[in-house]
Amino acid sequence: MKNFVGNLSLNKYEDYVSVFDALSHPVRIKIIGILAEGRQYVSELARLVNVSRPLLYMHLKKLETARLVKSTMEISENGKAMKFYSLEDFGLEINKDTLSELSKSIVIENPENGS
Amino acid sequence: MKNFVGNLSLNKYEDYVSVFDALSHPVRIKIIGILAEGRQYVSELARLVNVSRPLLYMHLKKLETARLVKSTMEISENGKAMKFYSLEDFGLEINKDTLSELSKSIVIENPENGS
DNA sequence: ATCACGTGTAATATAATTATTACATGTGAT
DNA sequence: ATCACATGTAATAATTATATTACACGTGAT
Repeated sequence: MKNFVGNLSLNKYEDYVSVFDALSHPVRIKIIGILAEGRQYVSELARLVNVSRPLLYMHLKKLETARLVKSTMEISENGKAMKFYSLEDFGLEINKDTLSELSKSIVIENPENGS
Repeated sequence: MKNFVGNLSLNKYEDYVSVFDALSHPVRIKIIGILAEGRQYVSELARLVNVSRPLLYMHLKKLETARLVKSTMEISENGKAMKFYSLEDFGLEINKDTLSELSKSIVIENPENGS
């Protein structure tokens, strides 16, 4: 298993696209960097990353879709609901060969194009 | 030199973001797959990928910005100007450590946020 | 001179992403 | 009951990305 994310090997090109998409924004890479030090709950993560919570949710959603992060809800000792995010394990090797292999399953549909 | 593209090692996070961005669309991965078999000129590439030429230019621009492809103009024997695109050499290893390292240089600016 | 086949790009439309604002709910402590 | 601090999300605005259409120009062959 060479390329994987969340203990699943990647095979469909859509999986790769969603990973690349997830990694294509500075805020999301920053989130990964912070979670690499350990899990965090949403409000604290928002402060660390320096974005609003609604915006953070949007970015987390993309990371979760790509399965680069996962979340769990917990109730702290003081009774507050807290949602923790943590990094999934992942490793990708990107080169001519891996992308070439991927592209074989891609078919671009009939755009009625000319020119 | 672990992560590189076009014989240059990647270091700024913006370089990575533009590579991820370039790889986040099926058409662009398809383009890479086709160029992996050998160079192609623009019009033929458009037919192979099955998109219009103006659209192809847009996608090629992103790939070129990320330095995953390069182009050269030539005059064919029959006198026609032809623009050839070919793949740059590149190899990236993406995991918790490489992204974590990257994220250190990312600072998210003052969004005046609350909540 | 018209056609087939290259080149390039400007203007526009459509769609998706990113960001903001304004809410609502619940708990424990003052 | 009000505050501080968690949760969540709907509605909107602003910005980018994607896609289309319509041009223009050049060469060689019919």
